[in-house]
Amino acid sequence: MARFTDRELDVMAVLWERGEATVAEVQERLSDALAYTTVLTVLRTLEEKGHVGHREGEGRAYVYRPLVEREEAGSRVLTRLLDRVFGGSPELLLTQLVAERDLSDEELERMRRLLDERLRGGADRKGGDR
Amino acid sequence: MARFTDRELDVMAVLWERGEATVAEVQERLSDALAYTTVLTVLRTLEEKGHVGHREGEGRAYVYRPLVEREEAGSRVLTRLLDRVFGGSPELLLTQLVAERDLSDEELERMRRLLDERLRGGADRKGGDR
DNA sequence: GGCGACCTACTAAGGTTGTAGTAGGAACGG
DNA sequence: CCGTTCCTACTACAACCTTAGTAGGTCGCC
Repeated sequence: MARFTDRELDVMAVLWERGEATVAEVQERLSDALAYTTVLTVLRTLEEKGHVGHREGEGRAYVYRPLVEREEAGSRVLTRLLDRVFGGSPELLLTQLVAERDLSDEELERMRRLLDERLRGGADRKGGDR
Repeated sequence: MARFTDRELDVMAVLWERGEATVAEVQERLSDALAYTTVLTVLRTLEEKGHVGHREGEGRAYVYRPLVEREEAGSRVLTRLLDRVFGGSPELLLTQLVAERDLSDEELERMRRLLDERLRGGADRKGGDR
């Protein structure tokens, strides 16, 4: 469920970013120059797999939108990555995430705060945790 | 450079975990039951791509070892994931990482400490980094 | 010294991915 | 209307992935 190939992810990224888009819009925003029909093919594949849907747009082109949340897809891929590459250690993953990437202090602080909240409250976490 | 297919990642995971291993050892540790020759094929592909190397072992079997660091591979995949799925926001990624995953308080604290260090030490970076 | 076990090299075939062309319909423009 | 343009549906196909079989070497053992 909800596995994406590389190219599919590129396309999904555009849809997640913009909410919805026509073939031409997706094509325009992709970093690689692909043929119009290629983009269409990818979208159709995604649709077939149930990851995106489309509606008739204002003009004659269909407007596509994601049916899978970015969060859900992300979580899945992240889990995979965590298990295989980082041997299940979130700490190791985080290390890589902050290493060799110039994160601003603000960014780092927001991240730390995030962990704080998680630690302190589990706050609105389903109640029983701890 | 250093891109891996799914199956290749499975195999690399074993090598990263153990340091080095024979075909039989890898096969044994994979979660899916694959034929001996299948595992060999994957290893040979990886070798051809330059991701693993082998030496003659004590017995008659080759001993394979990774030529690519887990960190390097991880960093690459992570960057990709960050860009495409999380729109370049490490914070969002971290949110997903800690959400719906039952991390122990210890784990969370270690992670927070990690960010602390990064925040505090921004200064002595790359000079003192171990 | 021949048999079996174990191992690597080579070969193969089905499935998926990635890219794109062609056909044909609808609409727009004059 | 009638050609040009824009768009979707269908088709194609090469590359790559995944899985595994077969052939042939070597080593140990009876």
